Amino acid sequence: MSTAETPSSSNFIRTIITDDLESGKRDRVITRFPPEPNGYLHIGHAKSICLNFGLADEYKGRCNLRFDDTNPTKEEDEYVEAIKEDVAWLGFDWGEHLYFASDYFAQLYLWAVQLIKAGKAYVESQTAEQVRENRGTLTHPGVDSPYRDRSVEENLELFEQMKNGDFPDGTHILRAKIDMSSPNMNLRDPALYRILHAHHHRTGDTWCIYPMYDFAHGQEDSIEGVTHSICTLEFEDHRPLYEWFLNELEIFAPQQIEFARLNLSYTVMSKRKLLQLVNEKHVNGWDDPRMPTVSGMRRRGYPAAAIRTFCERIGVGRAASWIDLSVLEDCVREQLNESAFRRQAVLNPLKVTITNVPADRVEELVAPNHPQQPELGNRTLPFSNELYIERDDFMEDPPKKFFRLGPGREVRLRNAYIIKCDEVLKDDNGEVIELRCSADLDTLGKNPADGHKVKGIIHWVSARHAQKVAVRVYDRLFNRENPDKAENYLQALNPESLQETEALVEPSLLQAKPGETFQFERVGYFTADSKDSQAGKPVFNRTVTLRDTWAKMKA
RNA sequence: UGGGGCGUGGCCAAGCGGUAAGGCACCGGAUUUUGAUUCCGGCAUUCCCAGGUUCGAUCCCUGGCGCCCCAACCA
Repeated sequence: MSTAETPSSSNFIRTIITDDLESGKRDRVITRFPPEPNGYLHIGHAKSICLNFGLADEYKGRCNLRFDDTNPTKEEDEYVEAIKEDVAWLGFDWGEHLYFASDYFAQLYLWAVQLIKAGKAYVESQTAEQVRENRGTLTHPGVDSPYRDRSVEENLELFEQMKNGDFPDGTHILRAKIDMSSPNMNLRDPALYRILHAHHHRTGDTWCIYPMYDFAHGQEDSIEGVTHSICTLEFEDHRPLYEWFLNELEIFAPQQIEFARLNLSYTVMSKRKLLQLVNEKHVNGWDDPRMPTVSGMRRRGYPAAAIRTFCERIGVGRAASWIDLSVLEDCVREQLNESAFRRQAVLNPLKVTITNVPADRVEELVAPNHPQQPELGNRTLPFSNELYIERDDFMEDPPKKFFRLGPGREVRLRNAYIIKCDEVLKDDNGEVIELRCSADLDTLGKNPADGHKVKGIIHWVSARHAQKVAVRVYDRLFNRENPDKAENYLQALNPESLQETEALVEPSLLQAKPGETFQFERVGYFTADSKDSQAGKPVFNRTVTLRDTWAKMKA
């Protein structure tokens, strides 16, 4: 637990914890992040991770990483490894406190037996359908199972047989004996154990009965001495059950606290949907840079610190909230602006010939890696008579506020000279194919001698020296703010979320290392892809654009 | 006539009976060899609505309205 940012404001959870500490209800703070290893972590998990580890850090306590692996049919080792990597990458350290629900299976079994002996649990032998029918509905109470009054002895024997593998899947379950007419559906004799002849990623074939979430989670927390068990709002109705088990078992009672889960505009967050996007190849894997997964964002080039800032910035509450994607992007820019080296790259080239520079002359210009941080050094930028500039930086008939290049106009070449557009060359279709410009060679590092101002500054690369690299321009994965409001969320997919193109970049960029992020000046931040880049042949992912008030003015 | 939650500016969010923090967005203006960054300044007489209690209510009470969650042998 190392990198928690300073809290910007209070929230209800901090208030609860502070009160608990002051009143003496608790003498320390232990939290946990309890993912089920059935998929990759997404930005919603990041919120929970920052919260749990952040709180532990603030209160000098600790946060456990615990895998809630109680359903062997959905869980895999691949996922536990990916989750560990993601949590660590986010900047959090669970130290020795790595746990698995499956480590507690034996203890959980003993507790189930204890409940049976106390007459608080029984073996149900109806079918799943019958159980469902007898549970009643939201407005009508359920009815007691015909097996509800089996003797303790019979229950004990049956449960043991369940454990021994004497029954096929689905034939029996162990249920808590609570109240079939409770207005809280979770209390209508919830299932504690089901029979599953499935191979578990850690316990193998040792067990063929597995505990349900409700029977496992609170006890797991209790075993670990968790003081504050923080989860999302949909578990609110489970809290009475969570407490019921701890109370019946008479074991250490953590406090469950619920908060509102994160909703991000233009994205979906459910694991089921993310899995579908991956399986049906709408994206290229869990770590596709368009995915809201931690691994996707990492590959996209989002710094871990930006995600932490984001989680702190959005706050924690109990009101359902929708955060705009732009908030996340802004955190990314804030972080990258500080650290990313500046480079020049042209994505959509237009040729420019400097008529008053000899064709055989090459100048090695010096340009800073970061204009606000000279200590970060410089790189050299070759300049010659043939350049490429961005097509968008020229307009034949520009509006008044346009201060880039146009016929007869002047502009500053970033880190180089001021040039003037003398001539516009077109092809047979009337398409502009080249600009012929003259440079004021006395403007390197200074303004024109006559003192006149040149407002526009554009980036460029030397045609002869420019290197061609692959670039992936990413946009939001979905077109709709809330993809779930579409008839089918897949219909809200943005067909242009990925555009593969090429860029002409300054030579120094060929040395970019996988995962390294640069600001292509005036364009955006780009990160060398960690999978597809090769030595001397980087592939760049557009991480995020720069803020663009000109684009806004045009719109 | 099921239960549990939530409702503060465009988006988040503090506040917990004493007269609306902060961030993001937005709008001005300054600096700038990135229309970026940075920097200044502006931005809720009002807290879902209506009553009530109180000297005083976003905070307490009553009644509405709106939204979210719950009927897996998932977590």
